[in-house]
Amino acid sequence: MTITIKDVAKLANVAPSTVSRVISNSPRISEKTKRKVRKVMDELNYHPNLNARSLANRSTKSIGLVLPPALDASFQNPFFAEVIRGVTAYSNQKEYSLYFITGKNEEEVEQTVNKTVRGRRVDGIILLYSKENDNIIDYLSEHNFPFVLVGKPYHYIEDITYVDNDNYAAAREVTNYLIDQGHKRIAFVGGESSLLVTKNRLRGFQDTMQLNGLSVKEEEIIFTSFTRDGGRKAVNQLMELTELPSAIVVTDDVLSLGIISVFQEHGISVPKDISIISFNNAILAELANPPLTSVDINIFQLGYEAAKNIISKIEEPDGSEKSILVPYKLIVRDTCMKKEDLELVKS
Amino acid sequence: MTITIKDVAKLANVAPSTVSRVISNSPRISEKTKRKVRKVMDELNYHPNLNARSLANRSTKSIGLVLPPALDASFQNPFFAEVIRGVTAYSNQKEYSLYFITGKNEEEVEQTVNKTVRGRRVDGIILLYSKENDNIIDYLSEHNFPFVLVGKPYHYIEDITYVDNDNYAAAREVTNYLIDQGHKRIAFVGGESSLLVTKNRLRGFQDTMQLNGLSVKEEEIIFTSFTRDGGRKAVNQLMELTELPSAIVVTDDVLSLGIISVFQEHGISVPKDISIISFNNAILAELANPPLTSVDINIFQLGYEAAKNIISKIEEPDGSEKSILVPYKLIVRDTCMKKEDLELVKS
DNA sequence: TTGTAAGCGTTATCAC
DNA sequence: GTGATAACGCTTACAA
Repeated sequence: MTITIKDVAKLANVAPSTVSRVISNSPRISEKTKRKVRKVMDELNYHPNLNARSLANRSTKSIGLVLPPALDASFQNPFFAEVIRGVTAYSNQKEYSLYFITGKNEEEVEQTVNKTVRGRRVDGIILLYSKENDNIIDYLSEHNFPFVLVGKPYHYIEDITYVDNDNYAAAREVTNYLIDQGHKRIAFVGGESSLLVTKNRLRGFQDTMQLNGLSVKEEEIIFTSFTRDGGRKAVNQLMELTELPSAIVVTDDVLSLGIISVFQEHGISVPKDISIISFNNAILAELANPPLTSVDINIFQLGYEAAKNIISKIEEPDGSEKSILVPYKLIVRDTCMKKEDLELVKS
Repeated sequence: MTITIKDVAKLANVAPSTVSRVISNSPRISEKTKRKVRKVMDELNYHPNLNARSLANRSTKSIGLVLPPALDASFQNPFFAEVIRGVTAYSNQKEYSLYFITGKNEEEVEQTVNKTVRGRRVDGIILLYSKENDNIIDYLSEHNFPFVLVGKPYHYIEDITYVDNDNYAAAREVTNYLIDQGHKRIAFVGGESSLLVTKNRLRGFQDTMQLNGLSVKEEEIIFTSFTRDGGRKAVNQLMELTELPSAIVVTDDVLSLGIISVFQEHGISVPKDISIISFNNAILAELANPPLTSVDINIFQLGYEAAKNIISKIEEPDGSEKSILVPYKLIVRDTCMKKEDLELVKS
């Protein structure tokens, strides 16, 4: 009993094709018939069947959002909620829908991408994370399927459109900031080492330390997961050092939360005993105790630009879209102290 | 140059309909031809067009996930990531895809739901939040479109399938716990008062207080938002009281984070100066400083059951699905103290 | 400016 | 068991 374009056509005394043209607001239809047809559409409470449309059209007006495997702790990172906010802001405006693609592990994510792409459920894909040797990227590239990456690509950086921050520069800035505050022994804690963000921020950190003649021991660089256990692992490793560093660069707010909490458990307080500088400035950063000094990477804009990019890629397949670097900004809150003040408190 | 069922049919020397039957693994096809056809499908690297399928089939094998308006601070609540994990766990297994439905404000969400439902993009809907006077619920009910609600419905509780915790009981348990610890002046901080969770947990709190002959002033019941400003508003209101309560029931971990952090800003420390008992036990609870005593409401299972429910509703429209209450459990961590110990610390 | 008719890639119905 | 063939609901040449 679904009402179709034919019903509308009949009642409006026009051909189905005319109705179709009214739907897509074709300029070749007179205002008069447009009005007439629209009136009937309203009367009949007609709404186009999007599947039929997609089939005839070869366009779905939807885009696939690929998230990390749901079993990863990172899945719950508020980062994703915020990128998605950015994506929807633009895609809703452009009347694109979003398909949610994930799986419990990497393999399942790959399969779901595969099914979605080959089933022609979406016109393009936004990859919400970037890691090394990602089969999905290879797959999409090979099939020449439009996609954009949030984060920097591992390979083929010239051929892949991405939206990212200049994480290398951000890490340099942050490290310099700590050095300016008098810190000399600085540790680094990042998420999985296969993630491109981790890699890039680490490089920025290392280079800056070296440029300033400061050494970093291997044990002072730690990769861990976004859980309390992850925080504990990092803290334990740091406490095994003969002396605690005076500051840490942490690549993610969630990680920072865990570290601060576990430190507290050991009676080590941030920033009195050790300073932390964090990244992302997700909503957590300002809710934390103490509030985090963190690099605001404009997560929302990252998502917004990604959507913009993929949609224009879809709509003008030839207009070569270029990658985008979204600006960042250090937000100083309460987790960093000058080295000298830090000493004072202790004595 | 897409390869279709016809190409497969030709190469396998069978009719298109046979190929179709092989795809859906019809028992009426002999194993022999199945093998033959499958081999050709592999050779040609064939994959069915899901839109065509949906059209012919009148079934999309996808379900819509309705999130709160993206402009709400609640959008970033890790609660949603975790429910979604639960939903995908089941839906992937059943080979259902997920459509992501939201908008910047309520109106846009409604429109998006409308478009998705009438466009037949999904077979059913999961509403991820429950608030009073929700137009979406009315819309879906009127159109007899399959949906399930995560949370308790405001109206028509008999007619709507929902998946929820017994929030009333949980709030009672939690309040009793505080009373057992010797607390007499207990405040309540919740999210928006239009949310059903807030309402139910508040009732449990109030009833328990009353049953124990404890009074609650109007100013000790606060509704606020999931931001630092929200936390600040709550803390300010509490600090205006002639005396600070000795404990607070807070309906959400994110809210608790903010409150603890703002308290700290005023030199008031949790749990030394005031106890907090929280809800949801999202990943944040264990990462917080200090880690939150919180009611684990099994968010994952909430999502899993919702998916199970909607899918069986879709597949057997007559088998009346019943609502489900997911168990909860108080997880004691570090934000609560006995009233007497609390006094000791102070003196 | 509008109508006719042939797709879009499947599935479903009815034969055999 | 398998094959023709008509839907499914829309778009788009091509005609008029």
